[in-house]
Amino acid sequence: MRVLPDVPAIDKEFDYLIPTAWDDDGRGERIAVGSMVRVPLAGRRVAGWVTAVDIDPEPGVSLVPLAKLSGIGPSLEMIHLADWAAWRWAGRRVPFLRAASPSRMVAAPVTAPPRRPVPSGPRDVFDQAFELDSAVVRVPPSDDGVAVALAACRLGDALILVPDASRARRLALALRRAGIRTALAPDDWAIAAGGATVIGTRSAAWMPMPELAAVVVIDEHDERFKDERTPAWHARDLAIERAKRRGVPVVMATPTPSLEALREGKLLRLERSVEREAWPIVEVLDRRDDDPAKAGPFAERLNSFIGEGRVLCVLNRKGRARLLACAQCGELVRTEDGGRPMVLLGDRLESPDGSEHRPVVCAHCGSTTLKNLRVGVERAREELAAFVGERVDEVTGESDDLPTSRVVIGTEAVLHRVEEADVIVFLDLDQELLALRQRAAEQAMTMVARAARILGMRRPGARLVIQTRQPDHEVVRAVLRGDPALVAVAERDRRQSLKLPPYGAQVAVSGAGGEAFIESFGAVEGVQVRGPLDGHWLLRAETLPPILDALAETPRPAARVRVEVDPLRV
DNA sequence: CGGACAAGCTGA
DNA sequence: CAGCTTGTCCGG
Repeated sequence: MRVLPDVPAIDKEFDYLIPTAWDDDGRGERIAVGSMVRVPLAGRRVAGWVTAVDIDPEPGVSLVPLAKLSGIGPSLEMIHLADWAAWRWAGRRVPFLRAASPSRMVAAPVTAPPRRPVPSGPRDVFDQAFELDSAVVRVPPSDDGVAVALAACRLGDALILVPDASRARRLALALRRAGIRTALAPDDWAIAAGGATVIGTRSAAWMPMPELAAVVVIDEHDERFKDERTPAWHARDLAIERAKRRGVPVVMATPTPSLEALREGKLLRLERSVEREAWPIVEVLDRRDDDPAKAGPFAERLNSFIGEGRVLCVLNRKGRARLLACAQCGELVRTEDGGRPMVLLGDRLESPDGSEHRPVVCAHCGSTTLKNLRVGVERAREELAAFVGERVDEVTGESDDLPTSRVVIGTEAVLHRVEEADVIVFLDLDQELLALRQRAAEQAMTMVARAARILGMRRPGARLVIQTRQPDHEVVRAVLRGDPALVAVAERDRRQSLKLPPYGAQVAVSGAGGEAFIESFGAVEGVQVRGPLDGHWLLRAETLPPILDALAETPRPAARVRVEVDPLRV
């Protein structure tokens, strides 16, 4: 019996004997590849997964018996998928096998009742999509995903991934109403193991699916599909691999397809007029018209849009001020080490990483009068409340309460907290468009699409308002025309010429052990190593396999290393 | 990971 | 040189 212990740092298999007593009570027969067991290891008992049975033990080692049969675990198929994932995201197998295992021990699958046929209407674009190996369907921003999920279920048990848990619950409810046996990940592991349609967030990609017939990724562009912990794996890419290995179709549905998805599957669109009607009416307030010396966070024309209905204002900067200068000497307010601009939070100055604080004073001349060059949400809220003459609530990632005022201001978080609105204003879209990130345009586009989802289908009272100095930017034009392809095409050309993902490979290495790791990685044919920059290294190559093969061979130093394949924020 | 054991440091 | 910390190795 070969066992991989559930200890991430070990990543090595050990051989054990089946206790003789197990032959009589049936446990000997139940134990199989994927079984979850406890084994003695170096004087303690640890959990582990059976990875092979009927093993010829290596000569010279005396085997000890297993300690316990705990329950059923991932199938051989999922163990192989975990092996692949460990290579694809330069991680160890243990975290993936944990993801593929039930959270509480399961003795046996919950057996499925006979399957009932799923109701079908006229053949739609989704049915068409499932006839291909892989497809991307560009849907309206407000699409709820029920149609694509039902189309998948007509083929049999479907694996349906969504970016957030509340969406998963809603969709599961809709499918259960349609009479579909549905397992919600990760809790319904035992039901899934008996054969069911599975719905969930990224963890669902690892659920057991003995009768998998189709894979669906809803809002595939959403960055929440990527785990921010190490290993930083991507549920969409894992689901695609899983579908390929099983030979079942995968369909991705999103209003703003990523280049990764477009490279993977054929793009299917709705009729142009239908898609256009799905995007709200857009007003662009060109801030180049405003006097830069006097311009605050609000364009003059803004007041004609925020007089009635629910209004959300988005400003992706926390605090009162993100850029301050001394009113006396004009010097920028920076940290002691000289580099970074400090931020005004409450009544104190703070460095961007939070490590440095000081009272409001200019380090250069000692003046306490500072000028706010770029306001943050806190300050903008005060000005907005004065502007509209009523209470304005503020929402950031840290706020707990839901806002109740008619007019609300917040960072991007406001688009995740509020479900309905009549007007959504991007106070400074330029900040997103000009951000020094490879995916800035794509990320700005998905943020605006999120706003479009909240506003719903095109209706007279709803407005998406964009304040910008770049009215000709492809993101602004794409939203105006309700045509996300404008951004995709511009991004594709740019990334192809710069050989950025998905037309090139990137791996970020950081952490205390980063330097040692890079050193033992050494020089690899076709791989460039850049860095260190702020303790980060970046590996680049034309394709992933040479980097991934070399990473798999590189020994890990004792200190922690974070290896991120295809980082989203570079 | 965590126990075992070795090598280095401290204080009397 | 005991007693303790720190480092390195390895597990069936």
